[in-house]
This record gives sequence, C-alpha cells and structure tokens, in this order.
Amino acid sequence: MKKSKTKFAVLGILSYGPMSGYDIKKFYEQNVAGFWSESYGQIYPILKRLAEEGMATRSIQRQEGKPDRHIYALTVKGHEELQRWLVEPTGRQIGRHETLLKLIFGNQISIADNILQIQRFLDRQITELEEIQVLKKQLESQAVNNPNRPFWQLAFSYGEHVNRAYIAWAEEALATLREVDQK
Amino acid sequence: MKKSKTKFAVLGILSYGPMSGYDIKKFYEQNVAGFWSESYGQIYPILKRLAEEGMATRSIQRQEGKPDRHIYALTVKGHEELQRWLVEPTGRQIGRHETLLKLIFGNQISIADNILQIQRFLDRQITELEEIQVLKKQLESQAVNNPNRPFWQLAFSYGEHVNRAYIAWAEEALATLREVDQK
DNA sequence: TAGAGCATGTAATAGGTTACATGATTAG
DNA sequence: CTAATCATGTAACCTATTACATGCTCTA
Repeated sequence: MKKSKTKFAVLGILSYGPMSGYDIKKFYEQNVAGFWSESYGQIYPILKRLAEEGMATRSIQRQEGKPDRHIYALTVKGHEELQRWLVEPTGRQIGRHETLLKLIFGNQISIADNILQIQRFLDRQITELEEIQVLKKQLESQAVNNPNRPFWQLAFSYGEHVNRAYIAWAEEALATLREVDQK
Repeated sequence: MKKSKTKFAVLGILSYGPMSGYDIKKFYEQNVAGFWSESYGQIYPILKRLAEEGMATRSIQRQEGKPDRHIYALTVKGHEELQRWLVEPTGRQIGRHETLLKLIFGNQISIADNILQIQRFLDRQITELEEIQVLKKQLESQAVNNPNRPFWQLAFSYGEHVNRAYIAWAEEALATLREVDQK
C-alpha cells in the first residue's frame, strides 16, 4: 500500500499554530512552492478526518462580510503522530523529471531544438533561484526569534545549492551541444 | 485536465528500437532509476492503446520454455507524436521532497534526530552518486557509435551535478546543526 | 524446493487534481 | 463592471501503484 504524506504535511504546519484549510493552501503556495504542494481536494477532507480521529480540534471563527473560518489546532495525539513520522527514516524518492526524460530522446529532434529546451530549463532555474533568494532575505529580516527559523534557513540553502547545480549543468550542456552543432 | 507523460516515456524508448513491455520496465529500472519510473499497470495498457491508435505495431516473438514476447515498434505516426512532445515547452515541475518537508518541521524533534535524518539523506546521495558513476563508466566504454550516447552523457552529468549539490548541502547542514547542538 | 527471472495482463485500490457550487467584499 | 480575494467543501475524473493470476525454467 502506498502511503500519502499529505496528512503529515497538514499536521506539520498545524505545529506552527492553529490555522484553517485556506491558510494551509496559501502556506504551501507561497513558501514551499519549490518542494511541496497541496490542493483543496486533499486538505479539507484530511482536516475533517484529523478532527474525527482526535489529532486536531476544530473551532469556528466568525467574520463580518467574509465566510467563517474553520480553525484547526493540533492535539497532543496529533503532535505525537507528527513526531513519529518526523523521526521515521525517509525512503528513496523517485521523482519524475520531464526535462531529463526528453533529453535522453534528444536524438529524435534537432540539436537546435535540444538547445532550446535546455535554454528554457536554464531560464526557469534562474527565476527560481531569484525567488528563493527573495524568500531568504525576507526570513533574515524578520522572525529573529522564531524557533523554526534555522530550519527554514537550511531549506533555502538547499534550494540555492540545488538550483546553482541546475544552472551550472545547463550552461555546460548548452556549451557541449553548441560545439556538436558546429561540427 | 492533468496529462500523463507515460505515453511519451513509452514512445521514447521505442525510438531506441522495437521492444516489449517487459523490456521497457527493465529499461526504466536499470538505467533511469534516478529520474523516471513506470509500472506494468501503466505500460501494458498503454502499449495496447498505442497499437490501436496506429502509433506502434505489434508482433509476437515465440520462445521455447519462456512466454511469448509481444514486440512493439514505432510507426511514423508514433514517431511524429513523440517529436511533437519533445519540442513542446516543459512546464514547471513541483516535486515532493519528503526530506525537506520534514526539515521545516525540525523544531518538533531533537537536533540529534534532525542530524540523523540528514545523515541518512547524505548516505543515500553518496550511494546514488556512485551508482551514477558506474553507469557513466559503462557508457564510456561501450556504445561509441550510438547516436543517443551524447544525450546520455548529459543526463549522467546532470545526475553528478545535482548529487554533488545534495552532498555539499547535507554536509553544510550537518555542520550547522552540530554547532547548534553544542550551544 | 524455494525463490528468482522470464513474460503478459487485469482488478482493486489509493492518491491527487480540477472544476464546480456558493456568496460577500474589495481593488482596479 | 470585472476580476480577485476570502473561504469551505464535494464530485468527477485522471493517474499510478500493488497485488494477483498464470506457468515455465533455472539457480542456490
């Protein structure tokens, strides 16, 4: 049986403090776009289940002119479940990397088209690196006493390392292909 | 509507030459373990569909003592469909990186447990880097005239770059956490 | 003699996205 | 006046993995 990690992604940000499903979605979109995502279709049913299982409590916050907010807070049981997962060994991940998949079939298209694809990849990675650096600066200026801060710094540092590697590889690959093209 | 790339992964290796569903599975397991995977539950139905749509032809190869092999070969139509996808811009990928997800909740467990998780990650990346280098050496010694070879070299080079970045980050992160631990 | 490799295939199930429904407010 | 933001939730749909069925041969 394959196991979903969405439950833990939800328990995890609830450890930052009580929040709503809407907040959770926003959190993943705005801060973790690089390495995680969740959709409403997953978040809301799981929040409901967590409340039923005693992992979280639900309270309703009324608002004027806006819909009510359903605020979920971690219980001790939910917190223990989160910790159990956090210390558990993480299995090997096999992502699906479309650009690389296309690359190994590169002989079926022209060198120029291959160059174009890698150029697009490179551009995207440059943009992403800039995004990471903006988030990193934001973190550095605020939240000085936030106990989660050192972990976020490590996460952004990860993003920088990996993105720089992507960029270095793409530049090398472009140089190689341009050489092949001229022969 | 979300689009599956399995179809193109299948068309793609058929461009290397006619082969069976079993071969395709083995191919992805043995050569591309790092960035792609496919299961029989996807491969066989898709091969059937490709044959029905005129993207591939099927022939049966009888064997003694072993089951028959159903060999699929690309048609012109299949080849065109593959090329169409290969030149198409690739959208931004949002992978799900479990180690990083755990990291941003690191404040919920001890520093020692965080170190253990990153150490496991580091060990895995070192193993993977070695695997990539074995595959790279294999490629260098054989297949000198294979037109796909340069693309495979780029793919392995990608693997090396990214894995080295993983390793560099993990070592840095471990050093940082060990410092925090001593304070 | 148990298990792995060869080989094809399907059914059950799980995982996840997208579109839709609802409805008020605010910014451009 | 249109679109976005706020906010919750569900249904339809697609994607993908796992387990199972079948059955022969070779290796430990």
